[in-house]
Amino acid sequence: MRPTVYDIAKDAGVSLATVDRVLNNRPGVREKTIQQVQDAIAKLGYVRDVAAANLARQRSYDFICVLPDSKSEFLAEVRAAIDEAAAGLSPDRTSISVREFPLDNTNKLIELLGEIQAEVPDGVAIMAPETPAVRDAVKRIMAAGTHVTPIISDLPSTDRSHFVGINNVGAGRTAAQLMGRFLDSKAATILVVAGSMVSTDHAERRTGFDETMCIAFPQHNVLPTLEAFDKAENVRERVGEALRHHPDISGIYSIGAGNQGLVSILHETGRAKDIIVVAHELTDCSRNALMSGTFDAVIAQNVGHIVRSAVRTLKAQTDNLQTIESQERIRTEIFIAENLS
Amino acid sequence: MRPTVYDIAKDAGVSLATVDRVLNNRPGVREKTIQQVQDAIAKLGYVRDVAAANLARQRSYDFICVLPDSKSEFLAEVRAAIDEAAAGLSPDRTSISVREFPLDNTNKLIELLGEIQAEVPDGVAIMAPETPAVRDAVKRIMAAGTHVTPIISDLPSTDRSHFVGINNVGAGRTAAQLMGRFLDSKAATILVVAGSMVSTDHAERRTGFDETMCIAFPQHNVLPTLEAFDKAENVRERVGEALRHHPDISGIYSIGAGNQGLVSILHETGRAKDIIVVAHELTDCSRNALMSGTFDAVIAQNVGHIVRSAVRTLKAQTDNLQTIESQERIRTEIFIAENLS
DNA sequence: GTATTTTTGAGTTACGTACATCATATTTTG
DNA sequence: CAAAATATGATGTACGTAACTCAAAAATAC
Repeated sequence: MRPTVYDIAKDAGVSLATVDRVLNNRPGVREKTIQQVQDAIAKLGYVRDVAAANLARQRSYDFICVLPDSKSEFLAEVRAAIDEAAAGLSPDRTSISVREFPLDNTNKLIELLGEIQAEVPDGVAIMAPETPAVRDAVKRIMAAGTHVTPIISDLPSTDRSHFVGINNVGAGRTAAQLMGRFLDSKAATILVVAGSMVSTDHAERRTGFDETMCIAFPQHNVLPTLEAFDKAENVRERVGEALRHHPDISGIYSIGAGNQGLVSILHETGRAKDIIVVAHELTDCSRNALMSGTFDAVIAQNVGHIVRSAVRTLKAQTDNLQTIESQERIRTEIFIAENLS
Repeated sequence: MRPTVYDIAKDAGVSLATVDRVLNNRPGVREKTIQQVQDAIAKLGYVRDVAAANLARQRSYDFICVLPDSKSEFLAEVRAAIDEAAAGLSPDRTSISVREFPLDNTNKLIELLGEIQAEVPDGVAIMAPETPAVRDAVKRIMAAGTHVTPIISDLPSTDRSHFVGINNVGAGRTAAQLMGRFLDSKAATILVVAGSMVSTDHAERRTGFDETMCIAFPQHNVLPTLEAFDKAENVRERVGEALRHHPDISGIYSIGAGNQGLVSILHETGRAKDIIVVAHELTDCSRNALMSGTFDAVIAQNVGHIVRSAVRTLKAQTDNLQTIESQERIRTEIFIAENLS
């Protein structure tokens, strides 16, 4: 039988009220008495029954998730993961509301962050580009007493205590290693398409990719990054153009979204099978492309895991608790046709 | 504000006692009244507060996990994952106790399963070879009212409602695809080392491996499976012997445990770098081997995820609830040096 | 040594649900 | 239509904790 507050009180030789004061950091207890109580807690191995506690204090967690309003498949997956997590979390008195901002209008984002700051929610999970204005707005939210954790794309300059997402430099290295191994060993030309180099995640991936390419496969020629702003139509056009200019391209690394455009241009030009393609994020499009052999590998992060991890992390922060470290590490996943779930 | 039983009572025009009778399937309520209550539940979107309910009914979950007593690194990881999960679960009134059986003595396992049957725990997670005697013992446990879910290695013949683990045929296919792509395209000889073909998981992996090898890389020569019973020393000896007999081996697929033996024989024979090795499970050994370039890819399953999923599944079964489908799907993970956490 | 402040004790109510008892209302049976 | 059976209501206690009040005790100040 797990010990309760009554057992602690008895063991420490104090009243229930005192135990309560100690447990909840209420004032008016002598240092000596606090120690007695804490000794008893340690001795009996007491752990607070969080469910009962939350029931009693009518605690509810309200979290806000800030996302770009992009209509990409990946962000749809992120939203779906949030909805799913929210559904499963309602019995735990936890609500997550999603707020979106237009990617092309930083002012709107700052405005939104100002509103959130005023609401003082328990926690905020945010996926946004890292600009000085964003950094300051996030810092203000934190100063107002709200815990903030960046997700997917990091905001290191905000001094966040946690980041929930993958190591994107490592992801780029992984892409390069697979690309290099899947290509013939003779010199090849490789095209890199990204969304925007202003996004921390995309920039980091490119860094990692170049790093490993340089060291492990120096014979290849990696072209400068095409920026396509995560839009399929842009990807289509710009890749089409690149293929015309460089008929010798035999590898494509797609860092961002808009993979539908990549798939269609590859099919149109009849290069779907012979060009090695490594892309990011598991979506319907990339999944199909893997199965049909158009894509050769996909580097992914489990968005469901990311969302749940963000919730756990924020909850732990608000309750001032520890999290299971290993459970919160987001792995960089590799998919090929054969291991699609 | 979430509706409570009081709201249901008011809306349905019945007393609290009646709502309680309906909610907990107690007898003495007319069909018509039951319907009224259920309509109110549906209308208000009532969901039972599981935490409060468990608190009130003093519910605790006691689960048993049955594992082989093997001292392999992988099983150590499994045990560690269970300990970690158990620690995090104690506030949820959930206990997991581990029972081990000697892999070489099926009678002991049957005996153990008999004991477990008599204890009637809430749920059992089991990793064991599938023999007729095991199947029957498991069926008896289930008949006694305990929910059973096989983990890691499936027991399809027990008619279990869930299996928590990866698709091992798919894992074998994944291994073959990576092996094929990492090898030169010219004909190669490939060695396959497994624990024992009696284990469902190992047998399935070999099946998947052969399948993809045959279809995608028919030029290669895949040798018959070496059985090494998951012991490093056996692996070492048998692989050493195989390397002497077949100096042309340029790929090794390690299906089971005992990778330390594989690593040492490869180093001793100076073949660590030139032979392509695909192995299973992420352990200290395989992680180091990846980083040093001795192993080229590792196929893994997240044991922490498996354990937590098994607990959620068993809990949902005992409470007669649904689980989040996507959260319970265990992915077949691929690791190379670059995406090691 | 008295007045004041600080610390502690004892007790109550609440959270949402489970479960039990006993009384009363409604329906069914003969 | 009365008796028996069944259905429902009213009420209380419990679970483990939080949060509050008020009184009493202990420590400190003057």
